[in-house]
Amino acid sequence: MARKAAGKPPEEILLDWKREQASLKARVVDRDTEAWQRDPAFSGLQRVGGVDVSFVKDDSGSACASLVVLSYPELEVLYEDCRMVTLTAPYVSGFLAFRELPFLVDAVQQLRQREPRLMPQVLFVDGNGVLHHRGFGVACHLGVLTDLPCIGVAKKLLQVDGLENNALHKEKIQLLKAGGDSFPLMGGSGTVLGRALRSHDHSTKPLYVSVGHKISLEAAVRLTHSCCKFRIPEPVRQADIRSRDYIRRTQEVQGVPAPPSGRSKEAQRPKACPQGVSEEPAENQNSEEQRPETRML
DNA sequence: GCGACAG
DNA sequence: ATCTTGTCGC
Repeated sequence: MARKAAGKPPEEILLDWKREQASLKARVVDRDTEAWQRDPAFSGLQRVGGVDVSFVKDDSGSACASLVVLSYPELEVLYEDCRMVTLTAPYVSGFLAFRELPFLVDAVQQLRQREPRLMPQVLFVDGNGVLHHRGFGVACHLGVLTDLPCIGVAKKLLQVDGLENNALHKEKIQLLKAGGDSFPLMGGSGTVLGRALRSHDHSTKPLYVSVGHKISLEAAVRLTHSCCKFRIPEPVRQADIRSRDYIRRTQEVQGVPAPPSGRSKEAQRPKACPQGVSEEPAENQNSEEQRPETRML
């Protein structure tokens, strides 16, 4: 029904993408720009957002993009937007943004237009920020295109610029004893690209936090820890849970036998939700043509 | 041929 | 990302 995004892009496309990244990279602000970011208790921070994209098992072209907004510090879901999308680009390490970002940018723009009061003051992104092959990961990309503070949170270390998940690295992880403990990730050039963070007391595997846009690494790490009820920061975790649940419900409606779901009780209803799941695809789902490239001026 | 490989 | 059951612990 929706096949695309297969194979690896031609070298010419990759060069275009690299030029795009190099160009937008100049706009990244890797320091605190908001008052709440320097406040010890983050007072003034009221809404944190999270984005994620989940995939349909046997269809490399279909996915669900989600944007959620949570209250801070309560971390209760205030807004949820899940939408089925058709992926154009394949996954290529180092170019994640060109696969997932167009839909997330659209979601942010829709929120900005329809519910500006719910706009998050910071966005947690599933993936890296400046901890990237060319210093411009998906979190930076989303930050620059939306002008929102963004934090990159990766579940695995991207082995770039000399960083390696080797014995020494694992030793450092062993030294992280309590939630909030972290150590710097130094690139070959001597620059700190991010920090490995033990997100809470009962989590052994660290998170790799890096600056996306308009926030310092120190504030990003501190806020990430502050948003972790479990290993994954609640905004991203909720976006993940809800996008996967949306796919599951969509599959059911279309007659696909329900897989032995372990849990889906986590998704309670938010105060605001653009649309629900209906068998009839929303009429205006494609009213706006899909952009092949990620732009927004 | 071998190792790497965010999601 | 997704494929997957039980299991150990609070």
